[in-house]
Order: sequence, then structure tokens, then C-alpha cells
Amino acid sequence: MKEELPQFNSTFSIDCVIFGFDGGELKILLIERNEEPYKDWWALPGNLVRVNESLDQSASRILNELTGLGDIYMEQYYTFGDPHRHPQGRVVSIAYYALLRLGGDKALKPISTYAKQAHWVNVKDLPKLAFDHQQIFDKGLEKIKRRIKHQPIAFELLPEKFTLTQLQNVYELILGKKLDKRNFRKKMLSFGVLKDLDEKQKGVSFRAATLYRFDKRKYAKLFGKEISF
Amino acid sequence: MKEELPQFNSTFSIDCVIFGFDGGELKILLIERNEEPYKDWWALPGNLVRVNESLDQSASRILNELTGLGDIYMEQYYTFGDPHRHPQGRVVSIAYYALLRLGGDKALKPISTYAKQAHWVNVKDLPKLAFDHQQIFDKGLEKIKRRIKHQPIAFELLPEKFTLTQLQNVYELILGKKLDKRNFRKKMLSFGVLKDLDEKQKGVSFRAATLYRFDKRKYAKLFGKEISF
DNA sequence: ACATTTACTGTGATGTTTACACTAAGTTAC
DNA sequence: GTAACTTAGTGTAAACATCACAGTAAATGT
Repeated sequence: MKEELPQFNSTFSIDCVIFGFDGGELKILLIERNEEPYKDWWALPGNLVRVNESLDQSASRILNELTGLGDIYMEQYYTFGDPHRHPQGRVVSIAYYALLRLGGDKALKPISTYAKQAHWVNVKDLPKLAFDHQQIFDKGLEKIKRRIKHQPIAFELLPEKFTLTQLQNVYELILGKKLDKRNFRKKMLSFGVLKDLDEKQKGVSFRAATLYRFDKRKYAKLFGKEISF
Repeated sequence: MKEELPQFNSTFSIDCVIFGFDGGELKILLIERNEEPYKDWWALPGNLVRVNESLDQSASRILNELTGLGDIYMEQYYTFGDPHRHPQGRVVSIAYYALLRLGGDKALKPISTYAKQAHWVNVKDLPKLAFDHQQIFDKGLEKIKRRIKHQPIAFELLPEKFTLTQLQNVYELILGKKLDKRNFRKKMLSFGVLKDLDEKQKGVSFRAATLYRFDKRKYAKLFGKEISF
């Protein structure tokens, strides 16, 4: 069990908690491993950092290889370095979270050989994870809980045009609690960073809601004022 | 310049921003390097992580080697991994900050061979730093600015018994702005985590202030309520 | 037209934040 | 010991933010 991999005395990897929001559910992307150790286990997407790659680049690459997507909001949030977290040697792993919109069934293309398949899994229903990935996930969720209160990251999970109910939904899922509809809307609108598009939702049963867009320019002006969502 | 050190193809290190508060000034501990690269430059204390050390342990060790102190509040806050941040190879560095009370002239014992000397330097008056250490410092200061608003870390910088003015002083230095005395005291006392010791400051010119102690037990009970300092 | 579902709206009570200036107590210098 | 100095310590009113709470409006499907 404790055999050394070549070049494996010490190295570093990136692990990503890739959050996706899909009309009502908060999910993360998991892969089924195709290699030892933890072959056939579910795990967070991750890989070794390449020689001439920055950490941010490496995280983006991993996300891109798995989803085909680029230009996604990602943030480094913690580094896990227990000497025994990897059974075959010293691997320090730098964790990132990513937030993205799932447009219906966004194509996944798991082109890496180390994964058999990749799936979006509801965060409320995670399987047992390889390595210390449960711990990495827990800390990632905790981080975005804090961040969502102070920075406009919820919008990264939504399509460009969204309704206030959808926005509230994101907050409720991440914070893990119900919010009052009237207070939520009042507060969100009071920041003045939501642009009313004078446009209604299409293709829904029942009354269609007004669509909004997040106004990055106005937000940038407000920034520094430490607004609290 | 671009020669490879032995075993230096890729490795990881810890760098520490060690904050100390000393009767009115916020300082950090800097070392003067005794080795290439950046020989004779000022730098953050740091070192390579050892084989069987966790990251937290490594950070504690570095602090201990330099100050002789143990049981100090430290927190990992970011990992710096630009491929070219170290001129001799790939070194990913995990940054920690530490907060401690400077009791007068707390003995420093720089027993490491890589440092000629260590000094407490006012954060307002930092010299040019080696590597990307200025960036590491900036991010560390930014982190404690945020954290001090929500968690009781200011107390780590103060002696066990302190006055409200001293506490306010810490806040003002970290946040970089003046606070209103009455509002500050009202708010701090309202949390109910400060114990009035019925005891006055000694050895000061002019009126002596009441001493307080931070009540960790009460704080722990409150915790989860996300109190805002 | 009726039933159903979701969108949307306002007010009053409570708590928090801000702005603001004087008196009290102890020390030092004479 | 008294005057001058320095820091400690205290309260209130206005503005603002948060919270709790329920009914009407609009669109859809039958």
C-alpha cells in the first residue's frame, strides 16, 4: 500500500469543488476515478500542477478539461497538506471552488484518462468521497456561504437573465435556510445593481416573472463600500 | 542565476506574516536573509515543509524557531504558486499569519542559519521585501482586516488584561481608520464577552483605565450567532 | 369562468449604527 | 496643595437596517 510513485516524494495538486445551479438544485461535479488509489471511488476533479503552470491556470485547465468551459469564476480557498492525506506520498493539494450556470444538460467532456465518468451530484446527496475530499468539500461550502453574504457571487450561478425568485433560491440553497420573500427582494433591489429588463420569463406555466440582469458596472462603483448581500 | 538547487524541481514552503502589537504599534517580524537568493534582503520568515510535518505544524515550528514561542494563534490564508516566484525553481508557498502579544521586548532567538537577524518592523514602514513577500504581506493584512470584524482575533494581540482603549487601538491600526470611542465601547461591551476585572492599570501617567479580560467561554456560547465586532 | 400557481407589494416594531461633547479621575509640575 | 494636563468614561437622539407578517394581481390549464 505504501509504495512510492515515481517522482512522488512531494508534489502538489489542485482539487476543485465545482458548483453548478440547475433550476432548483445546487450540485457539484464529481468524477469516478479510474486509477489507484481509490479506483472506482467518487472524487473531486483534480490533478497535478504542471511545471510551468500557475495555480490559477491549473485550476482553470482542470475545469476546462472536464467541462469544455472557460472563463469561469474560480477562487482558491484553502490548501490541504496533511502528510498522510494521500496514501502513496506527500501531495499537498490546493483547493479551488468554481461557480457556474448549468444550462439544461451542459455537455461534459471528461477527456482525462484518470476519470471514468463525471456527474453532477446534488450537494445534499453526496456519495462517500476519496481521500480527504469530503473535508475539502465541506470547507468549500463553508467559504461560499460566507462569501455570498458580502460579494456578488450568486450571479455566477445564474443565467444572464434571471428572476428574483431564482436568485433567492440560490441564496437559500447555499445558506441552507429559507428567506423572507419581501425582505429579500427589498434588500436586493435596494443595492441598485439589478437591472430590470422590462421582459418576462418565457415558457413557464403560471404567471411569468420579471427578468433582471446583474449590473457589473454599477457594482464596481459601489465596491469598496463593502455591501452586504 | 537560473541554476537548480538539489531536490529543487518542485517543493513547498511556508511563509509567515507574524503580527505583533506593542503598546501602540502594529508590527511584523522580518528576517534578514543569509542565503541566496535574495541574500541580505529582508523577508518574511519561512522555510521548507518537512517530510512528515503537516502544514500547520510547519508554520508553528517556523514561528517557534524564531521567537521561542508556542501556542500562538496562526491561520493559513492563501497559497502562492506563480511558477517564477522563486528564481531557482518551483516553490509553492503556503502563507500563514500569526497574531501575538509583544510583552515589552520579547526575546527573539533566530536560531535558523538562513537568517542573520530578525526584527519587529512597523507595518507602516516596511522595507523592500524578497520574492513576492510584499504581495504575501498585503494579502495577509487584508485577511485580518476582514476577520477582525467577525471574529475575536484582536484579543490575540493583547495581553490577557487590557483596557478598552488598547483594544480600540488594535482595531484602528488593523482597519486603518479612527473609530468613535463611545460607539466602540458600547458595542464591545454589548457582546458580553468582556469581563470587567475591577482592577486598574498600573504604572501609567494620568488616569488609570479599567482592565478587562476576554471571556472565551462566553464567546464560545455565542458562537454560531456570527457576531460582528 | 374557475381553480391553481406563482409574482408581487407595504407597514409597523425592533434593533443597530452613527454623530456628537462634556465631566471625572488621576498625574505632574510648580 | 493647587493648577495644568492628560486620558477615562459616559448618554441621547436621528437615521438606518432588519424583521415579521398576509393579501392581491397576473398568468396558466381545465
